[in-house]
Amino acid sequence: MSLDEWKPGGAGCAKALCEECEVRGLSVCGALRSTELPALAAIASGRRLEPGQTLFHEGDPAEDVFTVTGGALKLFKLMSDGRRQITGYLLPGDFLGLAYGSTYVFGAEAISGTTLCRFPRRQFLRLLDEFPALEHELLGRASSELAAAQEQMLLLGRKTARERVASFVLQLAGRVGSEHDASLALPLNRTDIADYLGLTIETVSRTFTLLRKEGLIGLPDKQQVRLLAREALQEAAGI
Amino acid sequence: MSLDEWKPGGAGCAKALCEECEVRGLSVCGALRSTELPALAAIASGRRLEPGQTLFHEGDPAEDVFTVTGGALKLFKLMSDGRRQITGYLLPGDFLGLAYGSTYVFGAEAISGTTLCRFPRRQFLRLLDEFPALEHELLGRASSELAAAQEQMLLLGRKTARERVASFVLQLAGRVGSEHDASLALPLNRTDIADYLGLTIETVSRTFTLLRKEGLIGLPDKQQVRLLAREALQEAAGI
DNA sequence: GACGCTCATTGACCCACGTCAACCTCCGCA
DNA sequence: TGCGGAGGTTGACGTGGGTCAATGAGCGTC
Repeated sequence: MSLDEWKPGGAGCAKALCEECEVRGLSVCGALRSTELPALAAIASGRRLEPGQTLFHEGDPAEDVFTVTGGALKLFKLMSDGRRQITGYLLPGDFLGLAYGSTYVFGAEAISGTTLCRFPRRQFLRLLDEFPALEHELLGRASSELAAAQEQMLLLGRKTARERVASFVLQLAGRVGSEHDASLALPLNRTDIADYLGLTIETVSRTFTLLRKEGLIGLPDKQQVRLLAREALQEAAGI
Repeated sequence: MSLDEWKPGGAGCAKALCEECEVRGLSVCGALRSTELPALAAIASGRRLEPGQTLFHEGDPAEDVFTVTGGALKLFKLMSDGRRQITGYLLPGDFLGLAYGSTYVFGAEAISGTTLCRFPRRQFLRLLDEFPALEHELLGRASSELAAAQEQMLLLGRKTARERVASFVLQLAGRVGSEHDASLALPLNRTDIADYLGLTIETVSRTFTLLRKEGLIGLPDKQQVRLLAREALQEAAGI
């Protein structure tokens, strides 16, 4: 990933110096007042990633932090024999790259076409000193990520396949904010869902089919789910 | 848990107004200069928990944050049918209670006799505004907790029983800082280890025995492990 | 419009780990 | 010195989900 792929005002970021960025309200940048935004815009650059493209690998030096402005990313850890655990996925407004030491402790890869806003880590950290509201916002996000991580540990350590898939659908609905009975776009394909839920692709497929046959979900196509019975799904998720 | 069980300068905290606290260097409080400590001491109170005693339940209003000054605590999530996932354990110097919303998202229970220093959450948050270094320290801790959580997700989602137990022993050695070939005190009993690793108590027991027969660990007694072959154990942990 | 590719589904079989149960060890207590 | 309870170990067996393999559905392309 060469530096010059990132352009100030490039795809995904720094539109009119952050002022007009459409995900500002969703992102950490929303913690800053308009008068403070130029300081952020000054160190921002944007980029687009194509589906499947890698943003960074686990172990790469952690030189940048990012805000997702469009699309979706998955975060994952790999074992040497290829086993993979997806530890999370990011949607527009999400922040990426907290000071996990000097190297990234997971890899990040675009799922769909994705636009990002990049900030050099050192300069971003300096901004945290200048704007405590930004650091406060980050701490809040880190806390809720931790809560989500613990929920995921419960899922991975103790839930059955049916409970995992039901939980996943409900979590997704909560994240993208579904209206009643609306279809949800699945940000992950079956392989990724399997690696996120600690299952195999076959088990994910079988379990989707099971929940469909039980009438809890609809599967209009491979990339969509429909919540048909939220209560029953919550029951199935193991509450 | 009634308020008056917590005493300013009581067991576990606020010794000589934090100045002489023996875990200060290990804890978030170490981020403050001596001149700033009194502000912290002013809102601190201490308490001792007996083994098995509950600090708070999942769902309780999150009114306090804590520093562990002695002993050990486990954090866990429960399902309605009793299945349990231990999401972490805390040792002296660890911080507990980040702003996970208005209620605790996990339960916390003393493993051994445990001493804690308590800070009312609202007042503690006010201190964060006053001392950015404290907030910065918390963000750093939250980041490394997140990294640990992701490692645990990989363990729970993708590792075999043997890999999980080997990983656990190595992680423990890293946490308590073992000398070569020294015995480690296990902070968790078999039931807790099982709930931490997403296994059953029988599988944990069998796997300890397996690793012992393979010569990777020694088991001098039920509460200790000895690393006999660190390299081989790392291999077994799945790297 | 048929070929080839990717992704998903489905079926048959297998195995790592869970379940159930017996037993052992340690320790406090009488 | 024996009893009882808690925690741990071990064995026999069962099963949820993994593995392997075939098939299907969608889609780009020549």
